[in-house]
Amino acid sequence: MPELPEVETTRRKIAPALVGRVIAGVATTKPSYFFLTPPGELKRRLAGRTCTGLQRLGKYLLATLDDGSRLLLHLGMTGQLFTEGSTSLRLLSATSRATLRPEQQPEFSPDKHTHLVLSFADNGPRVFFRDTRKFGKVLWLAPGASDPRLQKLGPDALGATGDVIFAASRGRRVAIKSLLLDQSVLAGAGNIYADEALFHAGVRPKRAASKVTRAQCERIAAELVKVLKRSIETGGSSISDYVAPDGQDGTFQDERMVYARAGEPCKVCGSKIRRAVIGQRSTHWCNRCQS
DNA sequence: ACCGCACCCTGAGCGC
DNA sequence: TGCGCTCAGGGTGCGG
Repeated sequence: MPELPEVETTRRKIAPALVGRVIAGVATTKPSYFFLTPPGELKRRLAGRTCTGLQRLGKYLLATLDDGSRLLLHLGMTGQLFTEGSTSLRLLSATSRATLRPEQQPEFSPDKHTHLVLSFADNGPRVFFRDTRKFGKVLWLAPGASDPRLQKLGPDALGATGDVIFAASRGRRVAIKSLLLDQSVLAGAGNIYADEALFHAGVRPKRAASKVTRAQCERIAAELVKVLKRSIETGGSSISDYVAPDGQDGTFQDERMVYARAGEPCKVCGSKIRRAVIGQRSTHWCNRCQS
């Protein structure tokens, strides 16, 4: 599931295929929840434009266009943004995979889950935005326009500090885990990295935010930054659907200490990793290493 | 202001 | 070519 490291990896790898190229054609699936800007309007707005830059804001990608407008993208849970020519089994359904021989790596062609296809005036590789569950988002912003989604984002999680977490957690009864998922507190952390950061900081995810000490807030911030940076170095986590724009898998999933390891031994102390639902999110921790 | 929860969506996995 | 159920979760919105 794309969180900050996966979105940042996507940004770095897709930027060369986007920035400086003239958009010639825009193909979409039918109108849906996915398109905050209706497909018809999106096509009119994007045709003929040149992308001049691509930045990341929390888990959002924001493309700037040559007329001053901007295109906001969110990968949701299963979003995949990639270039034509990439091959990855993650781009295929399990049933398609099952019919393949191990050595086969068929080139991707747009399917029913490919909601946005950008083609370019140079006739080079197209850019695809695929999203099975359609929790992703596409929104066109007029020049000078912003959006509440962006305005309420807190500071980027890569710059997390103990001060920010401490200040936000005072008087809050919610679990510290839930606070870390709140994008208005810190933008970019999601379920995997919240669990991992809390493990490294030695703080149980269920602990009420208001009861987390300043020293613990400092540790959580430091560990969150560390784990996010390390994940970016490894190309992010490819646990279910995530794949980089060039078809490569990230490898951070191999370095997970707790996430999706319920019942397995803690890599530090050997006791069983616990699992519980907190704030409607699956949460993982070690009872001995975290208190 | 805060908090818990339903909902958006689809495919995988599982029990029977 | 089985069917029905549960789960995965980022973000939004609503009721208490």
